[in-house]
Amino acid sequence: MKTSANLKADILVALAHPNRIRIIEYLRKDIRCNCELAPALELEQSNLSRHLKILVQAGILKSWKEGLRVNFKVADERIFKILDIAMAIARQEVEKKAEALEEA
Amino acid sequence: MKTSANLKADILVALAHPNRIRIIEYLRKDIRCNCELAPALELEQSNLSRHLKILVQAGILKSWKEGLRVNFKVADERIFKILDIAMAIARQEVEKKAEALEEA
DNA sequence: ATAGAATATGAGTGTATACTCATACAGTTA
DNA sequence: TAACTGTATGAGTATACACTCATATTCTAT
Repeated sequence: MKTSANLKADILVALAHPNRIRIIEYLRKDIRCNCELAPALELEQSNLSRHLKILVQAGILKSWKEGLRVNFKVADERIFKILDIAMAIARQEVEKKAEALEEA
Repeated sequence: MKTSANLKADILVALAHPNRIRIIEYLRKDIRCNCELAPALELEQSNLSRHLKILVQAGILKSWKEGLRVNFKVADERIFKILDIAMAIARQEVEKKAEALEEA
């Protein structure tokens, strides 16, 4: 049995990579296939495929086949809320460090 | 200059570890010192110290000295919102997988 | 100044992760 | 069936991370 901290970590570890965040942001409005994501995000095909697998396994993305293609969409809109909060906190951090530099 | 995905990842990477999540949850209501956290979370002292450093550097925790001790508190309450959403998504995933097992 | 308590850090180890290249697999079309 | 497109995966490599032990540092109190 996994602890609650482990369950949360599973989601956050899956999320916590710049390229996986870019993938999710790119899916903010649309459903996309692997073949569209690769050139748009400039990721090598097998590398992208593995990132997508991680996101699907974590339950962050849903995927389904359509002929040759595999389509993806975000499974739970709340994931964007996580990204938005992370951005807000990061921005504050950046400002704080900029101020610290000015004082020095 | 860091990209927005990198800024978000900095926060999420810092957050995405079971023991660091436990630390933050333990600070949900109170301000605590290192010396209190170590026995409560059963973490070795130097290991805990490094986890706390990661959280402070990311701007997730604030710390200040009080005599020999170093106290910690959560810098931005919104971090709890991230953890709550992660928990909700993880719980859904667990249920989905349990259902899949029943069907089989 | 010395002893002691709380925290930080250097160094070493084992493991996980991201990445790439080559190749396999799946599904489509001629 | 063969050729082709899109996706997945095995294998190898380089790097990052978590952890521990021993030691250093910082501050307090005698």
